[in-house]
Amino acid sequence: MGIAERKIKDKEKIKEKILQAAIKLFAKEGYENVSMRKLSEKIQYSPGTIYLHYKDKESILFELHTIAFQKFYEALSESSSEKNPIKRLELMGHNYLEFAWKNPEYYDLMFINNCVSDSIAKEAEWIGMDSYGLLRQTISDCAEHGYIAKNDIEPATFSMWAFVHGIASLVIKKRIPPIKREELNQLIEGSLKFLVNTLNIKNPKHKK
Amino acid sequence: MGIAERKIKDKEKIKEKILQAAIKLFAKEGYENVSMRKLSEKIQYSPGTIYLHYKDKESILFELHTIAFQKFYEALSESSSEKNPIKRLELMGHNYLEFAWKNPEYYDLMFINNCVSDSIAKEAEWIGMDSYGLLRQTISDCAEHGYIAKNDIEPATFSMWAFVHGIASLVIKKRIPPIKREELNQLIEGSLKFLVNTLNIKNPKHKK
DNA sequence: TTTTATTGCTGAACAGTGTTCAGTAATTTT
DNA sequence: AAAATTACTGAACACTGTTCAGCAATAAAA
Repeated sequence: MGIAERKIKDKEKIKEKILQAAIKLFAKEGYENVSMRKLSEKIQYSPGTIYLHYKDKESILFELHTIAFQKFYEALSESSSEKNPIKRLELMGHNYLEFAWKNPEYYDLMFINNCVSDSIAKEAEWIGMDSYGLLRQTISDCAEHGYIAKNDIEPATFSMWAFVHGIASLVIKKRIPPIKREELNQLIEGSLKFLVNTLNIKNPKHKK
Repeated sequence: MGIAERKIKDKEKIKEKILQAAIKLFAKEGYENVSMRKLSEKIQYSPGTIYLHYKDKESILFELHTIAFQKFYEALSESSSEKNPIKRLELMGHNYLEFAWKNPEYYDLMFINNCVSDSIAKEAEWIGMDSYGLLRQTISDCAEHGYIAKNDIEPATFSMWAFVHGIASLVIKKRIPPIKREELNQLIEGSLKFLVNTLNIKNPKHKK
C-alpha cells in the first residue's frame, strides 16, 4: 500500500507546513494579530483546509506551546554543567530569563496567555514538570551543601520559580516603569544576584 | 445656566453608569467575554452611545485599571500599622496576594493583560509607583534594622515585587500544577515565609 | 472502459467582534 | 414659528473563528 503510505506522509507534511507558518507568523506579528485567514494565505490553502488538520486555533497554539516547553527545557539544561549549586542556580535564572527575552511569544503561550489554558487544564500532568524538576534538583543540591534547610526545598523551588517568572512576565507585558533597557538589565541581574546571595551568605562555610 | 450644569451632570452620570455596568459585567463574565453590545444592552443604550463617552473599549478598561490601582494601594496600606519591618513585609506580601485572589480581573488588567498596555505606555509615569514606594519603604526599614544591606534596597524591592507578582500571575493564569487548593495555599504561604525568613535570619540580633 | 465511491479542498455563509457615521427626533435658541 | 443644536440610534464596515454543502480530481468497482 505505497499510495496510502504516501498520502499519510502528505497529510503530515501539510500539518507541518501549517505549524511552521504559524511559528513564523506568530513570531513576526504576534499571535494576537494572526488570523486563520492570514495563516491560510501564507500556506496557500483556503481557511477551511486548516480545520482538516487542526481542530481549532487553540490546538495549533497548544502544539506551539508544547514545542516551546521542549526548547525551554533545553535552555535550562545548559546550566547543568555548572557543578556549584549556588552558581548553577544563578545560571539557571539567567538562562530562564534569556529564554524569555529571546522567545517572548513562546513565553506568553507557556505561562501567561489564556488562549491555551483550556488545553492545559485538560492535560493530566503539567508539561513543565521536567523543567521544574531541574530547578528543584538545583535547590536540592543547595540544601545538600547546607545553603538552605532540607525542609525548605519545596517553598524555595517555588519561590525561585515565582521570582524569575515575575520578572519575565512583568517585562514581557511591559509593566516595568519606563527606565532605560541598560538600567533594567542591571536591576534584573542585580536582583537575581541579591536573591541567590541571600541564600549563599547563610552558609557558614562561605562567610568571609 | 442651571440647565447646562444639569446636562454636564447627566453626561457624567451616564459615563458613571457605563463604568459601573462594565465593572459588574467584567467581574461576572470576565472582560474577554464582555462585548460593547452586551455592555450597551446592560445600560439600555445603543452601542454607539458608549462611544460618545469613551473613545474606545480600551479607554473604559484603562479607567477600570486606574480604579483598580487605587484599591490596590488601599489594600497594601493596611499593612502599614505593623511596625516590625520584617513582619510588615510578610503582611504586605499576604495583602498583595489577597488582593489578587479577590480581584483577579482587576489584577489581570493591572499587571498582565495586553488590552490596556498601549494606554499604559502613553502615561508619563507609572500609576503603581505609590504602591511600589510602599514596598520600597518597608524594604528600606528592613535595611535600617540591619536585615539587608542598604545597597540592596532597590534589587530587594524589585525581587519582592517580582516574587509576589510571579505567584499571583501563575495562579490567576492557571499555570500551577494541579494540586489541591489547600496544598497550594500552604505552598504559597510557606514560600512567602521562606523568603522573608531568609532575610530575617541574616540579622545577628534575631539568631537564636 | 464506464460507473460509482472516495478523497482533498474550497469559499461562501454564520454568528460574533470593535467601531463609525448618516439620519432622526427631541430640545433649545433665535 | 423657524432654525440650530443636541442626544441618540442602528445599520453598515471590516474584521474574527468556524462550519459545511458542493465540487473537482483521483481511486475502486463493475
